[in-house]
Amino acid sequence: MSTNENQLPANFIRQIIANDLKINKNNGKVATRFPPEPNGYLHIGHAKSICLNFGTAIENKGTCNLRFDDTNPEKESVEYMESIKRDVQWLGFTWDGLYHASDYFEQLYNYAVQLIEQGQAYVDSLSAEQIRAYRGTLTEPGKESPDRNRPIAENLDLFKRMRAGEFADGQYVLRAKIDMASPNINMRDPAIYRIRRVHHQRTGNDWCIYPMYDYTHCISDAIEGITHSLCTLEFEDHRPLYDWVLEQLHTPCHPQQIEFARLQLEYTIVSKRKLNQLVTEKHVSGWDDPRMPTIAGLRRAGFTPKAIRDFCERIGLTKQNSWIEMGVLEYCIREDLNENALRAMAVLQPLRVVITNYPETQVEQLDISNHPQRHELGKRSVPFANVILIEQDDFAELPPPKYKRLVVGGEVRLRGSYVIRCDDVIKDADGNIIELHCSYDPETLGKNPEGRKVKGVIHWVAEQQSYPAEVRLYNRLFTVPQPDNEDNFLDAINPGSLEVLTGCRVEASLADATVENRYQFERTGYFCLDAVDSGEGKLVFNRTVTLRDGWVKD
RNA sequence: UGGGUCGUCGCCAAGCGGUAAGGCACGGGGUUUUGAUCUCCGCAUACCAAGGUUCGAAUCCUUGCGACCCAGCCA
Repeated sequence: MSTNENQLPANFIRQIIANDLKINKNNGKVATRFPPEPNGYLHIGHAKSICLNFGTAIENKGTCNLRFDDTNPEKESVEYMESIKRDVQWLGFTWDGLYHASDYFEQLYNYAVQLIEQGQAYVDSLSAEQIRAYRGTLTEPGKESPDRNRPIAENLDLFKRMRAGEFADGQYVLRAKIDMASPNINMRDPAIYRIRRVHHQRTGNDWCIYPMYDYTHCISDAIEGITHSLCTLEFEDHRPLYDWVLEQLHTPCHPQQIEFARLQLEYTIVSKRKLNQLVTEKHVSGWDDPRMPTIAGLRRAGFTPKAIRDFCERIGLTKQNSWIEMGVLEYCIREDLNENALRAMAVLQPLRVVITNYPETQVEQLDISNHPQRHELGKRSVPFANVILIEQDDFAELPPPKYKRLVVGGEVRLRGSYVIRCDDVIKDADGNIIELHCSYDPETLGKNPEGRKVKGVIHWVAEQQSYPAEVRLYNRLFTVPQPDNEDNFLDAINPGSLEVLTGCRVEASLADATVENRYQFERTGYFCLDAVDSGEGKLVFNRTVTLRDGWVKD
C-alpha cells in the first residue's frame, strides 16, 4: 500500500491529523478504531469507515483497533461478530487490538458509580413513555423528573440493586444529570443504563443492566487511548455528550470525535434494518447474495478487496451528504479485473455452427493468450473442431446498422482461431434458427486474410470439447437510484436483478476454474466461480460486472 | 432566531484572499484478432442567491434561500 502522503488526495480529516501531528498533539500518536455493532453483516458503507480508520492508522504509523460495540445484546450475535472479523481481514486490514465494549462493563459500572457520587447521575423511576413526555420537544424545553434530585446515597443504593437484579426490566434507568432545557436534546438527561434481562453473547447472564451507546463509546475510546474517534454525521449532536462524559470522569485521555458523511450508493441500500429484511423475507438468497451491497455479497460476486479499497479512496471524504453513482464502483472493479483477470471464452446462449469444410474427426489445439496485454500470464490450450458454438446474439439475419458480427454471406473472425463465412441458415419447421453452416479459411490462423478486411471478432467454444455451466447474470437490485426514499423500498426491487442461464458452455480450461481466480469471459464480462453452489463437476459462474459497452446502437 | 451540519461541472471532489486541480460519466479522433483495454482531444468566464469589504473574493462580512440530522430505556 502506498504511504506517500503527497500522493494521497486531500481531505479534511487528513488535514486535521496533519495539523495535530505538527503541534505534537497526543505526542504524535494516531490511534483509531473501527467500532461496529455486531447486529448484521458489514456493507459497502462500513468499507468506507474501515478504509478510513485502518487507512489513517497505516498512513500515520499508528494503530487501529477493531472494537465490537456490543451493548445491546438483543440484536447481536456471534455469527455477526465472526462475519465482521472475516470481512475486515478480507478487505486487507489487520487490527492492532480486538476489543468489545463488553470488556469494559465493570469499568463502565465503576465510572457510573463515580458519576453518581459526583451528583451527576441519578436513578429515575419514570417509565419510558413518561421520560419521552418529560423530554420536551425540538422547540420546547423538557421538564425535570421528580427523581432528579434523589439523594446521592439513595442513587448509589438503587443503582447497586439494579445491577443485583432486584428490579424488573424497565423499572429504573440511570440518567446523566445535565440540562433538561438544553437546545440539544441529547443533553436532556440522557439514559445511560437500562435494565434488560437478556443473555449476552460474551458476558452471558452476568449483567442485567447494560450501558448505552453515548455513555459507552466515549469511555471505550478513552480506555483504548484512541486519539481520533471517527464516526458518521448523525453523531454530530452527540459530540457534546461524548465530551461531557469524559470531562466529568477526568479520563486519562480525551479522544477527539470527528464526523464524516456516510456513503450513499445509488441503486442500493445500506440500511442494516432493510438489508436484514431482504434476507429474512427471502428477496435475496442471504447476506452473501451477490446482489447485496454487503462485503460478503460483493466478495461472492467477484469483487476484489483492492477494487473496494480503491473505491473508498476515490469517493472522497467530506461532511457533505452525497450520492455516489454505481458507475464509480463499476469503474474500480473493471480497472482491477481488466488488469488481472484471465481471459477465457464462454458461450452463454449457444447457437450451433457446423464448419462444413473442416474435417469431421479433426480436433486442433489452439494456444491462446490468457491476457491480451500481459503475455507473462501465459497461454492456454483451446480445442477447435468442426462443430462449434457461438453466441446467438453474434448472428443476425437482419443485422442492425453497423453490425460487425456474423451475417449470411459475411465473414467473422473466431477469436484466436480462423475466419469463417456463413453459407447457410438452418431452421426448424417453426422457422427458428437451429444451426448455421459455415466454411472456414485455413489460411487465416494467426494472420489476416489477403485482400479483404474482417471487422468482427466473436468468441466461441467447440461443442464436444466444452463444458456445461450455469451462469448467473446479476443486475442492480433496485430500479430507482434512491430506493430508501420510496414509500416501500421493496416495491423498487428489480424483478430482473438475477438472470440464471443454464445452457451455457465454457471452454475446456474453465473446467479447472477456482474460486480465487477471476475471469474475463471475452466480450461478455467479468466472472468468478460461485463459492457456494459450484461443486464437483458443477460449474456455476457469477457475473461480477459487464464489460464497458461503447457500441452506440441507433 | 430550537439546536447541529452542509451548499464548487450530470455524479464525486480539490481549493483555505492572487484570478476554478483531479476522478467518474458523457462526446469526438487514433490503435486493436474482445464494439474491451490503451491513447489523444473536448467538457464550470464560473463556485446556492443578493449585497458588501478589497487592487483582487469560491475563499472574508451581511442577509436571504435550499438540503440533511436530532424528541430510543437502538447504535
